[in-house]
Amino acid sequence: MAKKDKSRRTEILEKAAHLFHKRGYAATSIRDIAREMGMESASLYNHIKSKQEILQAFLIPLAKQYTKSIHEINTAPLTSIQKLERIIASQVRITIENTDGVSLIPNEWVHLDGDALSEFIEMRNEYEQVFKAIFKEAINDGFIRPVNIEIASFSILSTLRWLYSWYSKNKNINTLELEKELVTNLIGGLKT
Amino acid sequence: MAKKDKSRRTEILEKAAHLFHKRGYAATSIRDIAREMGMESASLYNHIKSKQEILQAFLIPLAKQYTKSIHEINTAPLTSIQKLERIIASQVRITIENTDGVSLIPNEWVHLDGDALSEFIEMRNEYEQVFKAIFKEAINDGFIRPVNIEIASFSILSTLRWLYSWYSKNKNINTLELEKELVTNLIGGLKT
DNA sequence: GTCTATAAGTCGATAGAC
DNA sequence: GTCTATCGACTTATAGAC
Repeated sequence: MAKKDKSRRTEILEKAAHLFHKRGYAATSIRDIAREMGMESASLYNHIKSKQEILQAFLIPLAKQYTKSIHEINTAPLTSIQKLERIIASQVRITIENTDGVSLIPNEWVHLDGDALSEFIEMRNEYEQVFKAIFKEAINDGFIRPVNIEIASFSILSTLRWLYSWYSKNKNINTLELEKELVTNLIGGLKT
Repeated sequence: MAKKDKSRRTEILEKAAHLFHKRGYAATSIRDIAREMGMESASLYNHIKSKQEILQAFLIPLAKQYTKSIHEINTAPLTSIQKLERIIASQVRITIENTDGVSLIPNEWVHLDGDALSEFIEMRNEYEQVFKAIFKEAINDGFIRPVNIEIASFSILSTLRWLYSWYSKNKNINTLELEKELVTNLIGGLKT
């Protein structure tokens, strides 16, 4: 019973994320999600609390996953340049595993309400701060040329942020090749 | 009279684009735009035809500007690598000149109606096609290493697509430095 | 757990007074 | 060119029958 409802809920969440991905959170109605499920909108509320809850169900766990991942990599016994490579690989994997969910990160977070909004922003800022710190370390260690840290970080994170969009249209690529190619393109050119 | 109305209309368009940038087209109401103008929503319709018209007033001219720019660069007497550098510089300039307008390109185009939607998609596809062709040329000419064209193009265009977001928070940067730094980061590492 | 019905509010856009 | 008033459609969410 609980098991069956859980998978039904998951089905709703997945269909909702897909619609949010295609048209955005604000332009997707509860009725749109219900139609996709083949039920009336009122029936959805037996599985979810609100439309807002769906958005939070994706963005908060994902933000935690990114934060946890970058901290694990940062505290591992790796060189700074190895850390950067691992971070890129990690982001590629999270994007491939949950493309629709990740698609909500760049823009739809603005529609989070209350505590979820501030929680998300805090985790996002922390992630970028750690990333930039590692990047700075890689410059100090002599792995990377002394480029503008703000611009270079933004540039790398932009590609990773947009990966969901590219991957949606190129799903048949080999994950390892994609990881390798991105590491080379994003970091290779910055090496000393 | 026509002159005064034109500047009033421009003011509305600019405020609308700014709101669309912050919250998205769907989540921004005509009443929100009116409030920003200090007038009632009904009064807006003396200056604009519809909410949709505002979106089109930004996206269609911008798409034309990008398309025109890449064609001018492509037909100029330049090497393929010089063309890529010029394209990056051109995108930086368009983004800085019209940050709110450019912010609508990555996601809000999905809310275009009818002919404007197909027009936009066609121009966008054309732009990417020309970009990739120049990129391929640069590989064939021996300027750039034989990387995966799809991934490398996507990576460069992602950074340029997200520039509006970064620039919104870092407006005090020197334009020329930004252009130079991005050319180095995005292309420097791909050179043979 | 799904349905019908509906509450209560917001949406884009128009009519018509001034 | 701005206002008040309003239309009709749509929004999220709930109540209660089955």
